[in-house]
Amino acid sequence: MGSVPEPTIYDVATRAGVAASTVSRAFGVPGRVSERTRQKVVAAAEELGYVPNPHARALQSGKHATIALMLADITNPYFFELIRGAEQRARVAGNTLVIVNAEESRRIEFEQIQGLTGAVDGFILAASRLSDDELRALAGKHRLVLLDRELPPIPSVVRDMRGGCRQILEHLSSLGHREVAYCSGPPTSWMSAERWAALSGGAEEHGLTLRRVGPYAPTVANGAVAADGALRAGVTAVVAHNDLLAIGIVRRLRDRGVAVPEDVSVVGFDDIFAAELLEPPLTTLGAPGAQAGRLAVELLLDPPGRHHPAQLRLPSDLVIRRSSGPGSGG
Amino acid sequence: MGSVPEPTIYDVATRAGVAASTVSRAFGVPGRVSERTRQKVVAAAEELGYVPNPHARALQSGKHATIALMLADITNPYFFELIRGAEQRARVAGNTLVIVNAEESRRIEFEQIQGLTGAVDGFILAASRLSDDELRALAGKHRLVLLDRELPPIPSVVRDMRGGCRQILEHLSSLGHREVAYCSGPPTSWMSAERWAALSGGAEEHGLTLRRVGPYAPTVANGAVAADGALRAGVTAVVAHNDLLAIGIVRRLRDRGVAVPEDVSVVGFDDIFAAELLEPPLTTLGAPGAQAGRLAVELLLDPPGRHHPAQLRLPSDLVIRRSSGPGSGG
DNA sequence: GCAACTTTGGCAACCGATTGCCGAGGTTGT
DNA sequence: ACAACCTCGGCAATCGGTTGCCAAAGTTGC
Repeated sequence: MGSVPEPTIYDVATRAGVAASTVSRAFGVPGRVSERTRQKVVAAAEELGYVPNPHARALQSGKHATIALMLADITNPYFFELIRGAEQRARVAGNTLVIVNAEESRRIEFEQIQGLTGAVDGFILAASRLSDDELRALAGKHRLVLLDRELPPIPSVVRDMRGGCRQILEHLSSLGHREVAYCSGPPTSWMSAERWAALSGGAEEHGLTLRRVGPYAPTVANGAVAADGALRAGVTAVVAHNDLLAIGIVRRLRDRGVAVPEDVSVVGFDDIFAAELLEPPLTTLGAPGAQAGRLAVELLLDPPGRHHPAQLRLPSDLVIRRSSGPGSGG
Repeated sequence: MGSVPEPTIYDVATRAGVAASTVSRAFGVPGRVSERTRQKVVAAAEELGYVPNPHARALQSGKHATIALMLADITNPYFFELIRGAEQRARVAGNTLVIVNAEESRRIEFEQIQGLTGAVDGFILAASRLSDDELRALAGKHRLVLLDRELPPIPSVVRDMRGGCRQILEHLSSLGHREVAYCSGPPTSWMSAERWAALSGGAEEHGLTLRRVGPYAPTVANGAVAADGALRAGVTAVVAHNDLLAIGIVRRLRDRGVAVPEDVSVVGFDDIFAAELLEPPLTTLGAPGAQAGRLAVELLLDPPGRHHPAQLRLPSDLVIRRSSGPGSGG
């Protein structure tokens, strides 16, 4: 299996009756060789089934046409759309996308980056768990784009939480809620801090008292603990760090005989595929995942400045479903 | 950003006071250099922050330490577990996993493989949409492992449908169902054909009449059409090609006022994350996704023969939830 | 008709590793 | 004490492209 030697640029050159450098230029430098010669070369390559060796190309030119997308946790469905968007954009640009998983671990994230050094043109770090200093150091050595994390001057794409969280607060407030708990995500999650900041910053204005519980690892399983924590805080509404946690919370509340939304309302973040399927369907802050992925790739390929600002913020909108309803105070 | 030249093997050699070849061997050929020299080299590399250039290595040695995992459709949550398993196994073996998406398209799948030729050690094709002939041709040029597709002598890992489908038939039969519809997946899906074969092959034995409807693209949205098709067939139970389709079917039935499972039972395949969240929770044939991914990687790294048989079959088991219940005939 | 310039292809160095081969120095056997 | 062998480091070729530089051929201007 797999031992027929691949044709090289030299084979093509011989066949077309030109030098190897001419073949290289025929493909890589438009206008550098005459149209007639180019035709010959293309024909020869075609006949031989020539495919350029990416390693040889990368070794000399330093260009790899490869982008790494690092995900904090690949099992979070939110990343699906993000992957799709990034992958499509990368493909039309002729780049391949390498998807790597950090499994919510700083160490693994770091090692993965180490391992891909010299193999990719740059990294898109989605919900990175690295520290600010580590990121800054990395940005000095690699092309970097942050997703759902902001650390100027490193280019980034974030879903803007201000407007979205305001919508959540308005929603809960108008339903008559007064006491709200925020079940926070991992301490290393910039997004969780951002959400808390946006929520707590606007709470007073909307007549809400906000309590922070947690942190919790953002999984369905951990929703049970989070639900218990929120109940103990004696609130009528719970905002969870993300939909996975929110789903776990809804299930735990149900298991404990707490009616959703009659007794307690639950709101999540991300609007993952399963949010709509839950019973009751989950109210959640939607996120333009595919667009974010697409933009991150563009930011990486096209250095910010001329075409794009370095820090992109995407609006997010609340999707109201049945997990939130009138509070006991309203 | 990113322009400090990476130290090379020559820098390390100079610093350690040895030749470049010695450095190379110190890392790559155990026992080839003395322990004392190795220590010196390692120390020098450490101080310089040396990271080997993967392209240079691959160019000469032909080894890339990279595996491509091709998915028919990355948005299918079933692939989550598979990716996790494959990714972990690849990582412990020091390989990076490139995840590529075929978007259910034969052409895209083919082009992606073309584009990665020479950049990876081999391909794992999950639910490939390529034809038998195309796969055979590919197997002649690349290391290949098929996932959820069987085509001897190409190594493969499949979730065995015989036992699982028997469990479905037993389950439905014992609940008193007699007329069952199978909503089939894409015509290019080997898995769909396999499932149909296993179900229809065992139907008579269990006193069931099986009707095939479809094909349908396996998405939640298409569940609506599939549900209507099944209803027209006048059955009391529906087995869907996968959970996405099954979820769509359940929702459509509910929208049409058909009670699940009182009027019609629904069974899916894959036991994706959302199956359990659906109301009613979905009865579905579970699949050891992570294990399948792990084994596929092992099969690719370790040529079959000595350690593994070439064709692996993993057992699958029915997870009975509330979307299936007594049929009107029982 | 000749100088100046442009177009186009080739030569050869180079990217950063790996690896076959060689030989210096040390070890073992008798 | 000498041959045979082993250990271990270095030299240099090699993988398959890219690219700076050069020169032959063709164009243009006056």
